[in-house]
Amino acid sequence: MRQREKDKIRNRRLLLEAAEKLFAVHGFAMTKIEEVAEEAGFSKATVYNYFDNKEDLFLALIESKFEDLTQTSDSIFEADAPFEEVVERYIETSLNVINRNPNFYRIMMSEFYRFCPEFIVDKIRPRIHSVIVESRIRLTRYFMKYPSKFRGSVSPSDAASALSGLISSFMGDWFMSNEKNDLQEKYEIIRDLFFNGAIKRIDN
Amino acid sequence: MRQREKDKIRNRRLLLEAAEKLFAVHGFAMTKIEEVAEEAGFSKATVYNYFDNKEDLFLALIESKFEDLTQTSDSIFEADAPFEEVVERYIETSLNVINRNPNFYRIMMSEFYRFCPEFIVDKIRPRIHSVIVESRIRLTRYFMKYPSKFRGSVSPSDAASALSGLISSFMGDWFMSNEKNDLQEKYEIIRDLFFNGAIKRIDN
Amino acid sequence: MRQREKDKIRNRRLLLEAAEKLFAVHGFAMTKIEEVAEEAGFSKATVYNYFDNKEDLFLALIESKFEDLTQTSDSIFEADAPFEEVVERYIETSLNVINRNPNFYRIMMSEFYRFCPEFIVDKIRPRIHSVIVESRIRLTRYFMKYPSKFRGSVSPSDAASALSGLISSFMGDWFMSNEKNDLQEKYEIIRDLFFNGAIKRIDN
Amino acid sequence: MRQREKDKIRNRRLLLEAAEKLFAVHGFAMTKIEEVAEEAGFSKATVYNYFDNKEDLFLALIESKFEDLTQTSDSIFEADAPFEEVVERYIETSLNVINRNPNFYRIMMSEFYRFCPEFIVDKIRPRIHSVIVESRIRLTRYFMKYPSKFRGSVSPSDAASALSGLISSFMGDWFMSNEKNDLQEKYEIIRDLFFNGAIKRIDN
DNA sequence: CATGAATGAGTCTTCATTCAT
DNA sequence: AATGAATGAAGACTCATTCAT
Repeated sequence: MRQREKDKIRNRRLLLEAAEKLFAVHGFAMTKIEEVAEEAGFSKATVYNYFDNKEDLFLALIESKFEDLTQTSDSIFEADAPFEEVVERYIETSLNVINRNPNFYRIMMSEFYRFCPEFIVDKIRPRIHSVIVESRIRLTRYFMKYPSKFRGSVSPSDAASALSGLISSFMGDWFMSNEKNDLQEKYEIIRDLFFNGAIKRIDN
Repeated sequence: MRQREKDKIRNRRLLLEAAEKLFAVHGFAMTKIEEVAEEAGFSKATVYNYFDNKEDLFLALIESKFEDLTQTSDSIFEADAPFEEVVERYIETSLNVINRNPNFYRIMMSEFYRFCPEFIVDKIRPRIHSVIVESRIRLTRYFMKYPSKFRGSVSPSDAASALSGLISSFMGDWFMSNEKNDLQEKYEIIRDLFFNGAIKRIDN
Repeated sequence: MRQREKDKIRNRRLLLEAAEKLFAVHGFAMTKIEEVAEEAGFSKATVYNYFDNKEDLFLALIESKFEDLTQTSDSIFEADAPFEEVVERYIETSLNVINRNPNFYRIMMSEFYRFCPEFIVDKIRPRIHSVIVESRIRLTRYFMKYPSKFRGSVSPSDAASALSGLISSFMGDWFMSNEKNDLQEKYEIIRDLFFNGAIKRIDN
Repeated sequence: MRQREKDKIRNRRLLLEAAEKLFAVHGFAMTKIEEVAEEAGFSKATVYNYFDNKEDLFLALIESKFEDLTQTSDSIFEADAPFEEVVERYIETSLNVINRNPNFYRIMMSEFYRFCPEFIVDKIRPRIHSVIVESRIRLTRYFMKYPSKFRGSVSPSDAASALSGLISSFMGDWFMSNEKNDLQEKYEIIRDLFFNGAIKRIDN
């Protein structure tokens, strides 16, 4: 009885892992349920014992990833840590999360800017906003508490854009290199670029 | 006879425009040839008078865009302009190109990080490398000529990553806002962030 | 042990009842084993502990109904009752049986005139002939014993057709009305129509 | 151009004929689109150039039959023909129509008393009511104009039931005999039974 | 005995592509 | 050159049935 329960959870996880891998590689439209089943070691029909349909599988995957990811990021903006430390932790954590979930981020990159399939727009976009975008919002909000930290022309929201832009830029490079090396090697340079920009100041 | 020739070119352009629009919205896999034909005012079969197949249509589209885009960017890195001006021109031009070709960039964002369909990996990736990535390389190479401009920890390649990361971050924000406002409004903040970082310096 | 036996019989009956209901509503092809199981309060697999397969379930249902139905009708044509009374009893009994087994008759109506699924043709048709049709034959045979009762142009077989046609016509009407009112209300009119036809005779 | 049009109409008809045949034999649920296509000499996909889906094919078939059938029956109840003649014409026409469309009537018999598939209940039932049932209603209405014609206990609606019951009873017998002999042979006996009943009257 | 879970064998439907006009 | 129509090949999804617990 207990065993049954455990198997079911394990199989579900296997299927989600297979799905993550294949959706990342092929995208939603070109991923075949049968491939996912095979990858997980099951037959096509079995997938339908765990998920209503392809869409449901995709949603379940996103959902399960979100659960993982949000858990991680909640604690970053804790109250009384020094500003610099929080930013550093944000970068570090972000890189770490990406490092451990490249497939998920590939999926996000691919499906996020489209308007199709519709269900992604209808059901996933809101979730993404509530997680990825909201993470940006939390960052922005955090920045708003420290206006004096920023150079005059830089609004908190621009700063948040810049920071996550730097991160995702290095993520993109990393993807293009087929995930060679550790993404976290880029931690210092991102921090540095964010804080000081690229240019050597004379007074430095 | 001359007219025939002209018609053919015009129809081809109509089809490519339709394709661009639809690929941007639906992605490669979920765009139907018939939709493209309809959007362009033709029948499905006509598409095959202009392109061998769906893949060929996609490749032709990318190709045609590349021609447009590279023309624009070739002149940026001209020899004796001052460093700052070149960077400014790079940002400006990049934003301008994106501003005028959002659909193309949506396509790039969606299909670029995937490994599928295979032909994209096989045929487009190299092209993309030769254009988008190469543009990054040209930027990097340009930066390499001015090592003294950068802060010690920032390699030219990191700087190039940072700059294009900043740009594409604001592009992403712009896409998410459904292309409200002009992307070019972000020119100054990007320049500023790139040059000086986000943080107010004490000695400033 | 005795209890086991009883349970088994009870469960079988529950399943057959569920099957009757659902076959009547959905037909053989569109009735799902799982639905039947659920309706009876069991799991899908349990059905297979009682019946070899869907076909077997259907056959068992028909068989069980036949047992019920033939028991009832055997005594009608008893030897020395007056002709009119026998006919009246036939109508009455028929209506009564239909009234109590509408689902079964719905099933018959639906599957009887088809040639598919094959097993119905192969296995059920003969059974049906041996019961429903045979009931007609018994009626015909009974009528043959009283040739003088019928108007000259009416053969016993036509008369049997007519009588069962009248009955099934009112049954059809009753089905269409979703079984409102008692079918037995139609007893007198059927008898009357059968005996005298619809038309008022001048000498009447 | 004209030829195209003609072909299309012919092919559509071929498909409908194939569908009629197969739906009659196998019922809606067990008829495969591929079989229909084959029977008509086309490939599976071609069916979908003519009909949206299986349901649409079925509806189109019913619709097309209805058009045929209602044309036939409209003229029966013309104003000033003598009552008996109208009834005779009704029987004759009914038998004739059935004789020429046994498959259609097999389909009706099979799908009519079910509650499934849902679309039949939702879309076809109303149509059937408006045609088959309405034909009954027209008969009933006609009978209502001649109340004096009927024996006292026989309401016009009962008479209509009786008449169509007699007809469909002989139709059922005919189906069971695999359509041996002409159904129209039964014309006289039906008329006779309807008018006079089965029983020899003493005063006759 | 009851059942949760797995699956083979379908069936509908879609769509890129071809071909004849 | 443009297109209406046909189709092969593919893929989502279903369901009767089996099997291990």
